Amino acid sequence: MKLTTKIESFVMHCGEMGSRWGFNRTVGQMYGLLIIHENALTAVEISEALNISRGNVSMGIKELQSWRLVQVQHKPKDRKEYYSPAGSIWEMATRVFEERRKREVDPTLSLLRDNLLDEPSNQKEVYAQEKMHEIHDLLETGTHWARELQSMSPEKLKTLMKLGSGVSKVINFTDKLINKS
Amino acid sequence: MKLTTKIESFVMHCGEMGSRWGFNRTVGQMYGLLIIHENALTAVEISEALNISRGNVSMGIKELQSWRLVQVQHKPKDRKEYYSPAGSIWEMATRVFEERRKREVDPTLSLLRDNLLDEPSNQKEVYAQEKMHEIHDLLETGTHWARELQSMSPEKLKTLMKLGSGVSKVINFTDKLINKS
DNA sequence: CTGATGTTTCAGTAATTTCTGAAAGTTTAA
DNA sequence: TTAAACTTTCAGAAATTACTGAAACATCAG
Repeated sequence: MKLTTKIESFVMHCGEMGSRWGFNRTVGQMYGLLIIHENALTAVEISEALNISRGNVSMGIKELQSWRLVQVQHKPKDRKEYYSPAGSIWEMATRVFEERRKREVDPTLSLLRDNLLDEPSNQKEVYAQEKMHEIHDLLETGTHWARELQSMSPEKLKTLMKLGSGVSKVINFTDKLINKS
Repeated sequence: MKLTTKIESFVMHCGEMGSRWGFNRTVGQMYGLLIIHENALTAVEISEALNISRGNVSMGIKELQSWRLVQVQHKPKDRKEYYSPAGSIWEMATRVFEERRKREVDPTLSLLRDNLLDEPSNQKEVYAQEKMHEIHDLLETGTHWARELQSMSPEKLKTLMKLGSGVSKVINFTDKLINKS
């Protein structure tokens, strides 16, 4: 499992970005490796390519599975597990997005909803609740939009973008049409 | 600087989510506190409210400033600095989004661009470059869209959402209109 | 200038997160 | 049922990240 310079630079970059993307360095590297490699890899191959322990690979795979980002395959006459990325690049992006929403936004929305149910008990809380309300609405709007965009195919998105008019123009236009009728 | 239960739960939640949102626990708490508090706060007030050292507040403020999320004010006859959130909730969300893009996406785009300039030197690299190309295009499309959405006011977004038709329907509709003409 | 009142920096420490490797667990073929 | 081939788990070690508090720095009023 010797990696060429270019491939290695990609894999290492995924590692460095890993923590920013929601997982840790090795998990990032593992994911990068699986994406960039045409064939599915065994745990041992991964551990050798990245110089990490076998146990760490196992934990990393578990983590990637919790993000629904890897698949396990089996080959006939072979008891080893072969790992490969789950779905197309687009699907992967969608999943990272969704999972991050679950981890980063949903808990906040739920806390805000709870807090907004109570009556404010003093002046400070009135202000606080106003702010919480604003944040709540913003997050709801955001997740709604995200879901809409994700439900579109990447081809459609690209086509639309290439039409030359920005999304906002498109929407302004439609807005006017709808309001007129 | 005694916090009511409800406000405290919000602030602590911001702390717990902090690391997921791109900063660390105390920075998250500090930001939550500034948002939820009507008046600007001094460094000492923050350190007392959150039970953290004065030095930590200073570093946290610096971090929040690097995200363009806090402002400093001065009051007449007072040499202390008063901190408050910069801009509306919408603007803050926009900034978090932008800054995260800078930290999470831009470096990757730049690496991919560099790698794509070179000719692949073997079969494996041909495959690797295909994948990198896909990722590159996806990220470009995504950032483009994000920018478009951010350029719209939240009121406009809300209005549109409440029209009842989903974004994708709106876009499909416009798409047809444009293609017809 | 000087001291009072503030802010920033940073070395050392504390807390947290990640990683290893050995032991335990699982599956399969014979 | 056994043993070979593989995976998972997890306690402790290593690495990383965050925090403190004291010293250095900055600004201003008198």
